[in-house]
Amino acid sequence: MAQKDTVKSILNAAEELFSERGFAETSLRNITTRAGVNLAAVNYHFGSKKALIQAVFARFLTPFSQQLEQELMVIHGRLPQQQPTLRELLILLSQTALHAGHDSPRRLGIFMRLLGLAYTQGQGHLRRFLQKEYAPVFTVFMQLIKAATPELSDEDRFWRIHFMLGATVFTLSGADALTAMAEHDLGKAADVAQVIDKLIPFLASGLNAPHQAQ
Amino acid sequence: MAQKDTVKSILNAAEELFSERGFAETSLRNITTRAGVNLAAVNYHFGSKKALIQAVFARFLTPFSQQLEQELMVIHGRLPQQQPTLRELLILLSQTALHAGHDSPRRLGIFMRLLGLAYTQGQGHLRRFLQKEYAPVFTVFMQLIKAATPELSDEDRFWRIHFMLGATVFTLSGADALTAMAEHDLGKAADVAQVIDKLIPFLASGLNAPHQAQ
DNA sequence: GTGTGTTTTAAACGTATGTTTGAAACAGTT
DNA sequence: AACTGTTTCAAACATACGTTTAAAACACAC
Repeated sequence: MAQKDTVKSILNAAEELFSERGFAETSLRNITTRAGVNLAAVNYHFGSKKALIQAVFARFLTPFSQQLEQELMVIHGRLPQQQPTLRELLILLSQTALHAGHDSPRRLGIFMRLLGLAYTQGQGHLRRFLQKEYAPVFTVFMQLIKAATPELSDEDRFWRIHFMLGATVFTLSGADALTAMAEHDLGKAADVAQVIDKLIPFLASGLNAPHQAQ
Repeated sequence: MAQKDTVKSILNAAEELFSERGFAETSLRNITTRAGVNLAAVNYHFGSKKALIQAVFARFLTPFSQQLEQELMVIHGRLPQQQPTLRELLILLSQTALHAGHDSPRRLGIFMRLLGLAYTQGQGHLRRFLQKEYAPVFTVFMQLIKAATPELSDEDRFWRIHFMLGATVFTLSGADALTAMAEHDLGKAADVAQVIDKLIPFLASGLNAPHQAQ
């Protein structure tokens, strides 16, 4: 029960509780109780609740963005004829998100929920933190997307990328509830990986839609 | 400054503040201050903060769902050969949402933001309220969607409908921030109606995507 | 204008929150 | 064994919240 354990327990408890209830609705007392540590431990180890929120994001995003950056480097070195298709890019992104440094696939759902909260709930400090920390990798990925969809206008591409982002964040963040509904409505359950498999054709087809679609 | 004005001021202030900060982050003191009424007015007129949240949703959703129900009735009476296409259904839904009983198109963005919050933020009471109140119209609309996409498996349709919902809620709820980004990145602004015009081809194409997409 | 039901007001209540504190417990070094 | 820096702990602090209260202000009938 060294320092590491306390910090880790807090991060685990905070990640779960934030994703279940949101940031404001989760008190430090909730977190420290579930983590089995003293109330003061959060302020001692992280400084404040805001800093804890950022630490939860960093623990997931830093390994993810590092691995993604590495994979994008490889692609960047390829011949122009071997640049990835849109579909390959989406698969690369989702596979990295699914397997980057964290054990269970369920954590991707949890994290997507947090990402959705970061957008919707105020938390200006969080947006600023994410922007400063992870913008570069994001930019490189966007350039590859642009190269893979040369026939799209910048305007259409801009909007459709956000449509894709919305479908992804919304669906994966609600994955638990949605898979429960899916099981109830259709008698078929599905895990996060399978939802992603269903998502990619939808996204690819949407992004490449004709201007006046059928 | 009769009773009506107080109630209306509270609803207006609450709608704006909730959409800006979320439910938990907006205090009754924030709301009553912006509304220019006494703190106790919320509990007097609505009973509780939860009831106020539901009232904000009801003020938007009730006229919307009534008008949609009416339009769906007309369609239901048509000949089988004249049933609407997917694209027509999406346009019907968005036009109704844009023009049902409320003045400015900006309010649709605000309301979508609230809808996103209702999903992400806890607020179990809200989900129950929306379910009880507006499920019937929703079900009828879903049946028409099903009739318009007979080639889809129930499973694919289920998931893709939620992908569509995600893209829509996410994009329209962040419409303000996104149009600002669009203006900065591409030099082209866009209002909610134009975003919807861009959204519909994306959604229609995504929903009709082949199983193993291009 | 008196009386009655409704609405507004200022103040207080009880509770929960994030943070701080100072002492105690601990770990590692000499 | 004594010292030192780190971590834990129970308790308290100040603040903010949703809600309640009782009196005042108001509107409108008769």
